[in-house]
Amino acid sequence: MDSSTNGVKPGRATLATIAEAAGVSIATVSKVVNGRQDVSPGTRAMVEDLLRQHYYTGRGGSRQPCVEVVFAGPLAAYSNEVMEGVLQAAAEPGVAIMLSKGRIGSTPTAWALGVAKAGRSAVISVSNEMAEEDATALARAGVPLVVIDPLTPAGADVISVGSTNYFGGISAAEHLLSLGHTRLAYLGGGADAGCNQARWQGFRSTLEAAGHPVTPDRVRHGTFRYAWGVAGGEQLLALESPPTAVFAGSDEIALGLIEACRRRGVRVPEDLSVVGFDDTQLAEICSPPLTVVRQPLREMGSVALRTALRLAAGAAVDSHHVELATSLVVRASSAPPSSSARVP
Amino acid sequence: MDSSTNGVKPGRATLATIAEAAGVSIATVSKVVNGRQDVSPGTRAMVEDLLRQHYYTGRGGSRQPCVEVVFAGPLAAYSNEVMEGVLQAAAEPGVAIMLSKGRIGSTPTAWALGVAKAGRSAVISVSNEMAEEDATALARAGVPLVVIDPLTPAGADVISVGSTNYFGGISAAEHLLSLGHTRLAYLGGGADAGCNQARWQGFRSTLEAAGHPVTPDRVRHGTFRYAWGVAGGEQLLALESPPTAVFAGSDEIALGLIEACRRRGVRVPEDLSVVGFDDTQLAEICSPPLTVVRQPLREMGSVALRTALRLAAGAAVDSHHVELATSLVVRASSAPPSSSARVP
DNA sequence: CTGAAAGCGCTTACAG
DNA sequence: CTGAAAGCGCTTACAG
Repeated sequence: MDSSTNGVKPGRATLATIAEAAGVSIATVSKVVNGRQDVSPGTRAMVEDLLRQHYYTGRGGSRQPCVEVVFAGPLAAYSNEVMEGVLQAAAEPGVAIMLSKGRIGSTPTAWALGVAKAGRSAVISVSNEMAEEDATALARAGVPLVVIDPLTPAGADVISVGSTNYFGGISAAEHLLSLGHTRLAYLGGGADAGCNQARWQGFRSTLEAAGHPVTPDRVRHGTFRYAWGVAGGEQLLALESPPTAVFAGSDEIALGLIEACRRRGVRVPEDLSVVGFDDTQLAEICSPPLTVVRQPLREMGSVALRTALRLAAGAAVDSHHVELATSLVVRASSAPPSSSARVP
Repeated sequence: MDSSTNGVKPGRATLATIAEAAGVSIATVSKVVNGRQDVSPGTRAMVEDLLRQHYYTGRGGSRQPCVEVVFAGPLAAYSNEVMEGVLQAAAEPGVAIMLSKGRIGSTPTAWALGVAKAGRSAVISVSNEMAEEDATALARAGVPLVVIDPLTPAGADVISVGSTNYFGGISAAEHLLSLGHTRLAYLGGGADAGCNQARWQGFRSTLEAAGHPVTPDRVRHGTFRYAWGVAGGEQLLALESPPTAVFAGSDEIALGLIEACRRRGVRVPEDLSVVGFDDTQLAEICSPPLTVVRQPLREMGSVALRTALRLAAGAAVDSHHVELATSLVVRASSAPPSSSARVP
């Protein structure tokens, strides 16, 4: 059954179209559209369904389509990469991109209805803790949602775009092993974040298989931010037997770790190798430039936008979770362990 | 004469309102609104004027107000600070923020008319080379424009927001002089950029007055980007008598310079002090953290948004160029010159 | 809770 | 190039 063409007539739907399909008067449909109270719940639900099925847009017809991109946290190097991808994919079809910080101080339902009323074709939520209720409210308001790099493993009915985090962890481990490191550590992001867990498990399993397991004191989870990189980095460097190489859960964490090293006089990469994750602008710009597991953030943004537009057009989506490939980018922050470290 | 209330009736203007004021039929006004060709140029001009004076918005009335923020270049740490300020100021009045890369591949007029037709209340252009024609086209389309950190000195009829660049240059010079440096250099951004010139002149004049003028070989202008920081930095470090301290025209340039130092084994701040300009996230996050002249980018974004909304509401603006204060933030990239450098 | 009917804002084919 | 007139999509006060 193809629900996308299920009894929908060609041409823009008007109130009359919906009224006929619903077997009610135009006046009643108008009331539903305007959220008036004097409509029975049953009638309202049926009419709302039909409005959606017929892509009812109101007199204005379709204004310029607009997709809202929601960043819950502060804008950072990470968000820039994603936005560049989104903007690039939006340019050709002429879609407007709205930036927001998401629902703040209103109920999920009110927010979602506002988004729908403002005419957003879809919402892209980036790497944040969009609550279950918000996603549900959007769905009820008929606004498609695509999540980039979801913190929680993709729920059954949430469309998401991510990258091969587990494989990324493996490639970080293989790189550091190949340089000759045996005392390795993981300085991770949010303990609950699905992507963080995947990175860690990939890293861990590879090192275990190689006979150099990560000891419990050399694993720390915190947040994906710089401040945690400094704090967690200091903890790792203060260990009795500190690591000779650290895999960080994000570029920001890696930079914090490098700052912790500077404060202690630990040289990167001579005394400590550091591998980051993301490959944002930070990785190229910092000193030394960061060896990283690259996540194709721009492409993820582009894919998210194209997926959002397909959903907005009522098309079915093949896959509920698209996963793009990570790759290792070797720069100057990783090197073989110094001889003193290699020969304990 | 108060043109903002000049004969404008209260309540939303309709085609009938305009038709009456213009002394033409409703049909003619409708044609003008829809850009039809069968209207004489004189009638069209008069009706367009009246539409603007009456804030004609069409049936939909005023949708959610939306301001378009244009970044011509790549999104970077700089743009994030500005955007945070814009978003913050937009949250309370409930204004939507659209992000774009500006006019690409269309004529200024077509672009400006598209912006107007899409219902943008105003445009904020950030630190880019928005051509004279684009600004003029926007004005003709009746869309207010605010420029942040304009590259060219504020034109008579462009509203802009900036910071005290000249004073920033002075404070960088004073800071480095007070540390005991006498061999100083300027690694600047775009030679033509007004803000770059102001930074340089403030720096230069202070050093001249102190009896430690910047020699011509220690002044380089390029771009505001990282890549130039590396290239220009290498030129400065290769001088026969290299500087002991460098004032960089942006944070990105400063980071490039630090990378150039790393490649040559020059230590920051032991062998070379570096002062950046902007105080983006990069300055806090890099290693060593950057001493910078802080530009209040968030506040500049907020001020730009509020100004844009005032213009969109038809209010007059007190000042055509608002200038916010810079301040020195001392971190770890500046220190007294090493003894070998101090005693030549 | 529903809809017939009046009426608003707008568009457009067509006569002049 | 202009406008009278027909008509569309929508809303709403009101009768049932």
